[in-house]
Amino acid sequence: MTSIEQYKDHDRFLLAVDCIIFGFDGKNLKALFIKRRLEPEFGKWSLMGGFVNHNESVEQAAARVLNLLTGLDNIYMEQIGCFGDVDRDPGGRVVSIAYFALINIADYSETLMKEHNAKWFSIDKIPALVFDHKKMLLLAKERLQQKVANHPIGFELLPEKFTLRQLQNLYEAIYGSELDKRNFTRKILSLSILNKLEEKDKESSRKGSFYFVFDEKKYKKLEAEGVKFI
Amino acid sequence: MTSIEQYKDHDRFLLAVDCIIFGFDGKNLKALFIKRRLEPEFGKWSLMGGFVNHNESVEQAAARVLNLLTGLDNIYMEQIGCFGDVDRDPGGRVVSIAYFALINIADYSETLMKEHNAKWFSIDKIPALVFDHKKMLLLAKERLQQKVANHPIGFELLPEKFTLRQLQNLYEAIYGSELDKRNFTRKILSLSILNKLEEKDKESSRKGSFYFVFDEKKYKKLEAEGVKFI
DNA sequence: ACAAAAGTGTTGTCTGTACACCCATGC
DNA sequence: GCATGGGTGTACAGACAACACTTTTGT
Repeated sequence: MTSIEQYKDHDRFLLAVDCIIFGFDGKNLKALFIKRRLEPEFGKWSLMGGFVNHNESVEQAAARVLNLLTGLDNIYMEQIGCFGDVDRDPGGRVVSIAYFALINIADYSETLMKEHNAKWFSIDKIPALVFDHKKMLLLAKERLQQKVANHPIGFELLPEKFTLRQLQNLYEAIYGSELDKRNFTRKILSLSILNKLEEKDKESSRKGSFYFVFDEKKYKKLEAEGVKFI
Repeated sequence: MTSIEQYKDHDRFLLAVDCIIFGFDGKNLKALFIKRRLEPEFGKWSLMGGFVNHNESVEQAAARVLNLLTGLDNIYMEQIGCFGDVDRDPGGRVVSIAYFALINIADYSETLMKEHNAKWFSIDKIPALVFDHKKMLLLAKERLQQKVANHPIGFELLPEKFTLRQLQNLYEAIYGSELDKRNFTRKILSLSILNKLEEKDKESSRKGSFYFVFDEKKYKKLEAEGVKFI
């Protein structure tokens, strides 16, 4: 790909993508970090990232990077923004586009995780991070909170079937605050976007609690009207 | 600035910024476009944009571009996101960061506007735009609507002193829907972030209507609690 | 029988919304 | 005196928040 005359004279930049990968272990919201294997900041905790290539869109680059670490395709992913301070990376002028991603924490590839020295951290116990990655993480968390209040993306963090308690735990973890069980149940069921299964989860209690699944079709019908989840 | 060894091998990109500049004429929400003077798409309507230079941050580049067209400094500005499709610009691989900006429509420099062939368009009468600029505009409008519902940035679009009617017209223009005058007045005054002046605007009616000014100090006190404007 | 989590209703408060009339003034 | 926009209050409905006890079942 070459640029035409008028574009020739301008500066060119290294472009990176950095991914904030969120997961949920049933109790805490977690984010995935890797031990950096590049100078500068070798050995420090960092977001998973990579450089954008000429033959791919920025979004494709983010999807590629996500796949590289998790082995997963079709991950839910959302752009957070561009981080373009001159000195953000002491290794050179790199402009980075941050994305956040939501995965079912049970799905990632153990092998790949080990290969990359990756580790999950609870969202309130984040280690020191390189460059401006802390800023990216905080912005990602904010965006997640906003988004999850009006869109059914929380389900991306859960297994296919889940109990109402698990769903409530998830929202509590994302917002860092407790919710009333009765109010939560009433509200989420009133949306009619969950289907109750006959099957019960017997792990969490003697009585057992019913599994639910998210019904995308029912949701689509509501979507236009602007659903409030929380 | 040079990159260290590990960064060397990666592709480099032209980086642009594109600015959606919003204004308000008392009746309609407007956006500013220029007649493009570069190939490709010479002579078509386009957002004001420019290339990022090595010695400036992406944000600084946006501020520079905004100043170039309006003559203004310290413009309210917010990043919308990165547009990085491979073929978004037929002139070459250019990744663009879009920003929206809010200005008091009375403030811009006529001279600079003419120099750049710039023109205001009502938000519901937007001409065909080059590249993905329409997408940028739509996203900008959405973000503006979201932001203005919870943050006092609408005032950036108004003169220092304004009437409640003007403020209501602004919100109506941003949302493209009508509001009830009594409910609007009650709500906005209940926030106690406006100071009523003694002076009246006599332009719009025989009776005249009181001017108000936004009180940033009072707002700052509320901010933490999360204000809802609309 | 008991421990542990699941499941379920009611009430008061607040917020949002719908709606109509008098006021002040310049002409 | 009349036309024009400015300014103001009330009542109803829906949403939200607070709150505690019974059910099931494995041990």
